[in-house]
Amino acid sequence: MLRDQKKEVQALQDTIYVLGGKWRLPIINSICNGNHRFREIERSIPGITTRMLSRELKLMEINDILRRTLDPDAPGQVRYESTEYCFSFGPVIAEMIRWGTAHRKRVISQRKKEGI
Amino acid sequence: MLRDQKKEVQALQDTIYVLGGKWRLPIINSICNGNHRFREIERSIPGITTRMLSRELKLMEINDILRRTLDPDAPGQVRYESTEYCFSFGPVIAEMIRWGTAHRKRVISQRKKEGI
DNA sequence: CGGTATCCTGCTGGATACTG
DNA sequence: CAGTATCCAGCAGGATACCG
Repeated sequence: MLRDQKKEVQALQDTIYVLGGKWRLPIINSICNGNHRFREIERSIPGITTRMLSRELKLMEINDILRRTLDPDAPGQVRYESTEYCFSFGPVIAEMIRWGTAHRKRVISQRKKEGI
Repeated sequence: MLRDQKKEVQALQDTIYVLGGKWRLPIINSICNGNHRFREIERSIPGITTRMLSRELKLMEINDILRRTLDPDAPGQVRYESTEYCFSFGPVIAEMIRWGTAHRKRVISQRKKEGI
């Protein structure tokens, strides 16, 4: 029993480590939602800078979470694509979106109660 | 469609914000797993310091994620308990544990392939 | 379009010691 | 047991400018 708990904590920490930071998950989500060009991804994520996007994309490419290719149809154009591995985050992301959505509703209705 | 995407990104970022940092999720997980005393929680999370635990507990209490009470059965003893709200993280945590576990297996089997 | 290069700030979190 | 207090480093991440 205690063994399992330690493993759970470690698994959690592993996930936090890999998905760590403000931008990783939003980037994955953006690409999985059909954004493939650099500027396109950038525009889809409010607040991100080119610097952070560039950096994170590079790291995630190294970690086999996504793939950078040159678009054969458009000369000199770059495409970012999710790998199969990337899709394994699907359920995690889905649950986080669900939670965030519910949370926002809760906060808003709380403000109403307090008359703000 | 594009509207939904923005909302998704925002929901994701909200969740990341609330669960942010290295320790929040492991702490929630620990308490939900039956640890209620300060030292108990501390021991269950490898690497955490008293300082970080203390700080995070305080913040999470403010945010209604957990509750601090004095144990009526044991004088001067403190109990940390999860609130109902805290349980809403359940699915998120479960998915993250699942992912982390699978990831670790993957990394290990990859190392074997590479003969490391 | 698809990025780099610099420069800089602040916060996260580690180490350690101490308290009632 | 249940924390506080201090001090400090590193790096995540912001702002801005520039490049082929």
